[in-house]
Amino acid sequence: MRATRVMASVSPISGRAPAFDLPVLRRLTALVPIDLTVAMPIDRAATQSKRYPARTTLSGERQPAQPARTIMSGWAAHCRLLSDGRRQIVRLLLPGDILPATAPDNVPSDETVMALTEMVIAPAAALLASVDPQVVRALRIDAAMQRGYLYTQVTRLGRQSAIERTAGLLLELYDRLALVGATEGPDRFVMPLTQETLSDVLGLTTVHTNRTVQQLRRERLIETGRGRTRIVDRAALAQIADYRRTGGREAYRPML
Amino acid sequence: MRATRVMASVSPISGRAPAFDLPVLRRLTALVPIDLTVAMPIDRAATQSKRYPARTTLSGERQPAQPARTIMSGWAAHCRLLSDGRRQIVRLLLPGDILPATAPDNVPSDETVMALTEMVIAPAAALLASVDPQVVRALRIDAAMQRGYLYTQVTRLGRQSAIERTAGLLLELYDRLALVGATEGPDRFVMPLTQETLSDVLGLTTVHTNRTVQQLRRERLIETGRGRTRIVDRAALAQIADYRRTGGREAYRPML
DNA sequence: CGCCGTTTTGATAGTTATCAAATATGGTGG
DNA sequence: CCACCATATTTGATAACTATCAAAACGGCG
Repeated sequence: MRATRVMASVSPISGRAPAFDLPVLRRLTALVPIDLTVAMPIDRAATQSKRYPARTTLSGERQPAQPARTIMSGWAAHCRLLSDGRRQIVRLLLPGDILPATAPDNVPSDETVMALTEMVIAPAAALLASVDPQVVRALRIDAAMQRGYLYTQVTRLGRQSAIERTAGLLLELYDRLALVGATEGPDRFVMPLTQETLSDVLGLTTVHTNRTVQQLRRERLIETGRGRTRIVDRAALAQIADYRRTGGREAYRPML
Repeated sequence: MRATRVMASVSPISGRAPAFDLPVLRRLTALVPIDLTVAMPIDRAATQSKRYPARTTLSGERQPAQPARTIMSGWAAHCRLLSDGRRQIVRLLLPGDILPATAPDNVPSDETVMALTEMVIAPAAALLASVDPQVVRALRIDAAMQRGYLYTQVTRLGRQSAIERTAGLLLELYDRLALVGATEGPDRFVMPLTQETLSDVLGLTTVHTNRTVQQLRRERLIETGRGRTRIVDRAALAQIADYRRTGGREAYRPML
């Protein structure tokens, strides 16, 4: 696993109030307002971020132990492998998400977290060690939301059709990115997943994923191209996917 | 939600070393040995257990806030509902499992935990408040295993066929029950799920679940009857389901 | 320009869902 | 002990959805 240091400041996000360098702070302050005096010291972790190329294994069987980290930029996938080669992406890890610390043998041999794109990752020790009540509360809410994403994933795979799954996932991705200010405008985001990777999230074959995405395009619900996805008709997508929660969008989103 | 007090001692389990009244202690000590002097005071929580009839909603939209509790006996289901009535059971809650505390509005409106059988539930405050390092460690491992069950559930639904899902779930259920000594002998356990409920776990229709179970019986891999399931050919089931982990059976199971 | 990974297409098989009804099963009251 | 009810399991026929296989178009890049 190769990693190179990277020079601090990564993404001076547009004109939103306190533009932290750490996406995780943008995410947490979106959940619970956090004092600047508390947040700024934590934000300095950004200066110690490292860069990893795409396809890097971030944690897995024979990886060294890792402290807790957070994603500055890039997407990763938490995968489970079946012994015949089938792969299921259990959850996607986006900017602002926390990669838990791993002990060397804590990780089942069939579980890996791999970088889907080039990534920049910062240590999360200062954040997780904070005893500030707002931070603690925000972390608790964040954990609850992450659990919610997982429950949603179970429900998607267990009870929804291909088009429902796809619509719902795209909405979730948009909303999760919006929480850290990593969208492009009110309805578009950088979507680095290949259809094959998308299939491993959705529990479908590549071919079927392709046809499903085409259907969504044909019905003018989304637009795709140049590595971007545009949510054209959010209402229709939300209806198709029976999309509401994602951990509590309505309740938790003070920005916008 | 009706609840009645119940007189202490619930299940003097067979002849295993420290036969705690709280299944959660049996589970935790199976993960990390815990001193009796530490465990016994916690075990007293068993005397404050309450009984709930089947179908009780244990937590959900308009339920009162609840402190953390653990299951003494009975099975519950954590469900997600789609607005058209489809239901997915995200995870099953078995004896020894912990029901997290809930704040009144912390629970999404489409999420409920409901008793599948009559249940006996004890408060978990003393357990969760413990600062004993062994207990803390055991709770951490337990949390990791529960996460593992959830990842397994995602993988089952996303990438496995009906027969694979069914085989894997039955093995998981056996192993989880074995951890708290709630099995009947080396290969049998009380299996209170109707095929309809089972379907909502497996993401299948009732009819298809029925045919799948029949196939497992026909091939002499399991036996069922009188609310029991018997794992007849564990090796074959494990092979079909690509079953290994479940959070680390091999690593964590000192009893037997 | 040509290579390689990704997306797209077509034809077909396989798995799972749907619908409707028959057959157990377990518990209850007479 | 038996008839009867409600619930659960089972069966059959058919439709719908998703997978599979193979190959053709794209698209970016050295």
